[in-house]
Amino acid sequence: MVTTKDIAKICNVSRTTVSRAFNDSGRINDETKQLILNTAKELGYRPDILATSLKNGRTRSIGVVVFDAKNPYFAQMLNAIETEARKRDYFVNITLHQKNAGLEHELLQKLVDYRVEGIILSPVSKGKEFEKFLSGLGKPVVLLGNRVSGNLPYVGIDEKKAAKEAVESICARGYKRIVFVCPPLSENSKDNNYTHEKRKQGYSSAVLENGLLEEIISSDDYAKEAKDMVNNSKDKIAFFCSGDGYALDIMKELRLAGKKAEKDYGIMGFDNIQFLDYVVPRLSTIDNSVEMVAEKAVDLLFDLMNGEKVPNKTYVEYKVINGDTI
Amino acid sequence: MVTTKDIAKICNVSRTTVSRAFNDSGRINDETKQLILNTAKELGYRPDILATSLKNGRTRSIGVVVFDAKNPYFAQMLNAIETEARKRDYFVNITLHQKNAGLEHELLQKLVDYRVEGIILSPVSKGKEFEKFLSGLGKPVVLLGNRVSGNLPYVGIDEKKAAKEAVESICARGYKRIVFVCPPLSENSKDNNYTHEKRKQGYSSAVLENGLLEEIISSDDYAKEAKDMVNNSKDKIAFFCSGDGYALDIMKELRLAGKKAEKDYGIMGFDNIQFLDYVVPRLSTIDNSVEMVAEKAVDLLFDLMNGEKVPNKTYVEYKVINGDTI
DNA sequence: ATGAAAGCGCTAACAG
DNA sequence: CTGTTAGCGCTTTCAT
Repeated sequence: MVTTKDIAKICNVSRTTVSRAFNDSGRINDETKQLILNTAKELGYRPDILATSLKNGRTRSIGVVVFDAKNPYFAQMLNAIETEARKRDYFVNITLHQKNAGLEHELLQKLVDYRVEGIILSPVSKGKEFEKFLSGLGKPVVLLGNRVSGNLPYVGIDEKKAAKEAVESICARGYKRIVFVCPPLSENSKDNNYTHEKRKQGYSSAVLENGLLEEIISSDDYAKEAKDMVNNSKDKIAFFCSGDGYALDIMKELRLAGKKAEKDYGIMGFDNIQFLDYVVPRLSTIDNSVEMVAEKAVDLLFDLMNGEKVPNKTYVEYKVINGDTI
Repeated sequence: MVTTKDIAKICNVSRTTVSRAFNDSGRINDETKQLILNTAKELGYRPDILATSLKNGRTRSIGVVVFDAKNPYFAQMLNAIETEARKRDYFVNITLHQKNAGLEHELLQKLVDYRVEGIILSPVSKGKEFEKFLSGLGKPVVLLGNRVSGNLPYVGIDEKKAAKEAVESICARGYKRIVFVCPPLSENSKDNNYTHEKRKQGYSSAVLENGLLEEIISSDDYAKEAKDMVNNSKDKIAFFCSGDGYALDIMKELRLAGKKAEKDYGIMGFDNIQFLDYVVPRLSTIDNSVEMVAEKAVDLLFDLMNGEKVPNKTYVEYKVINGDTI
């Protein structure tokens, strides 16, 4: 391995001077600088990042903790985060907590051990204690998806407003029964379900204002339940799903039962995952532009890393997409 | 930050002894060890990974370089790799080369700079020179998807055999025209298309043996081309696609044109991405179990990192999946 | 069983 | 403009 020492010897200078040639700090003769740079290149010198980091505390890497990468929503997110970080010449340490609070805790701790300079987190935990833990990490943290508290910067869309708007657009089509599908809300756990709760609030607010009944499916067997509902209802039902995946599952179940979206029932998703491009009929949904969220999150994280203040809540735009299923 | 120095002072021992308490090396009095461990815990001591790594060269991290994470195939792969690495208490540095050979080169170099202990790579480059570059990195490397040369360990399925088997199963259904759809092969670039070339070989071999004509669509406008073919053919056509995404695109186009899979044309994909679970009708495809590939790749990488020999080529099982589209 | 000293590769303070 | 010295936090001989 080529070190500054080798270069120093060859160029007949001290290691300090070599160091100076690479960092712009300190005045240095242009000729010696060129000499050093050239010989470094010849020798194929690569600075030792570990040593540098140990010295100055900067690793040029950020950490990411999300649910999992199979979920297309998070896959897109990881893609965008990596791309953005790359632009800044930063590396990304990606870890997956698999919805496991203990693992989440451990991973965050580990990322700090690895001296990432900042963390992007889509949390599964919540509450005061977790907030304290996050603050205690001593690293900039930006939250995605679920909020933890009003104090920690969060990037997302205005879930409640979006949901409300979506449900209103369903009402406008004359549906008399609008069912909210949201399995995560069934789990009697301590998970952080901020996102889904907000969506539910938006849904509730809209149905109530329109004089409709609140109907919620939160069972894991939502597809079958939805089918039964359709089969037993006189009125045409619209399903408003707290995620495109749920909508796709229901559509599949109902298609197999000979029911056609839009004709026999209405359905709307949430998130607008890329896969929808492949699906016919076009699923109505809400574009929760994950790329924009990720970009913004990286932006904010770097602002924080640079010691700047950022707002606690940053909303990016969403868009109700009128497909062919409502 | 709590260091060994602090603990040493409190326990009235030297830093060496503290070090010994954590590593099993060296004999140490059990009482002092317990004392040290306890005070360390109390103080919330966390070893400095950077310093440790600088000293002993091990970072407990591996690097991954793949095309992108939006592609569900790679997303699943990343998920599996992270999960496997986690089991071994290793971190994963994920980077995306976006099919850009220059970026691929740079990323590999960078990962080495970061002292990852091994690399999993789905290459876009190929050829002797690239092989030399990879060997020159001085790190264990395991290749996924595309091979680079016979010398570097590779994990995948027997693409050619799988493709041949699939095409034969299509023949068995009586199709007289079987069209291979493979846009990557059109690109007149220097990309590494090992996978797709192997699939084509399998296809060619099967159609020739069955006395059929070789027909290949490699245009980027494959969906439209496929539609035109169906509209103008007397015989029922089967499309054998070198990737599920292509198949889904074609199915969408044809559905919009009022054509039904299996009734008006046959179609088969490749890879069996998770998303297919949502799609009706069930797409026939080949299960290229990405989880198994990823698991095996991590296995082999760790073997290499432990100085063991591994085979240059490791095939995992695949399975032709008979859906409802052939 | 424990400690002193050296060093991983780099940079920053202080001199000159 | 350049060199000397010291130190980041840890481990590893080599003594004792």
